[in-house]
Amino acid sequence: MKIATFNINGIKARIEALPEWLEQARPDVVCLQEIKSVDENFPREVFEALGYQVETHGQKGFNGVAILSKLPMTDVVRGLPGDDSDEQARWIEATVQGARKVRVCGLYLPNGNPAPGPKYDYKLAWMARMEARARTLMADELPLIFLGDYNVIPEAQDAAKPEAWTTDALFLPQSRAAFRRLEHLGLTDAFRIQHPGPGHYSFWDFQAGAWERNNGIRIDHLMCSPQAADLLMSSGIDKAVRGGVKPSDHVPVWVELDA
DNA sequence: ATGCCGATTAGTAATCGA
Repeated sequence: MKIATFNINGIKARIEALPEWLEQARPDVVCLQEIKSVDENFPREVFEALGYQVETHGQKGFNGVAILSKLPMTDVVRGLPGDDSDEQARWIEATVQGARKVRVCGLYLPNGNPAPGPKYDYKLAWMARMEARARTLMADELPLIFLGDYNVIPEAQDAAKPEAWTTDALFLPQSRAAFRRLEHLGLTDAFRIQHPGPGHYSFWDFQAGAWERNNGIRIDHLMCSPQAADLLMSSGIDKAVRGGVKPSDHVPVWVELDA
């Protein structure tokens, strides 16, 4: 089972690049972030024609997440539990049925800048809620994967220029500590465990020639529960997508599970 | 690198992202 995450930065803007990547990479399941669309306007027929079942959790203008699955997908939950007053569409989960069942949680973690401030408070509160949700789901001891745009640079080696991020919400100690708490629950950063060392990025800013200078950061992650990590076969970052026509500022990251 | 670019909504300027 090939499972991928891709922050597409607008479904309308990526309506050609996304199907092109899907046909080339052929993932079974894809979690999308920043669809920037309400559910009614998501072009689901484009992806149904490619064999995908489509579940969205959108909102007007920004944010918005979705899951595309070639495998049967059931038990969809929209919105991160734990705060009924949270209006932002940043979480969607579902169970997909391959050779084994896998619970897939697609997430778009808040950016949090500027820090300190209310946006950073929201980020940290959101991460605490996510940790609570992870505890709940992990109690079942089933294959479980939390994937998406975490907006967290876990370590200095995950940035080309870590010194430029020291006061940024993506790299502040509290953000990284919250990420580590997820790891301490027993979640494994699937890409990192298979690809040690610097130079692996999933985001390059549109500005200042970041792509041409390879000034990137690794902020899109797939975190596996112990039962999912036991099924981990391979993982990768589809870096070449960033050099394609009308690219997003993020690229797809994926794992293959023996499931 | 201080949103320098890019997407969206609203309607040519503002907001948001990382």
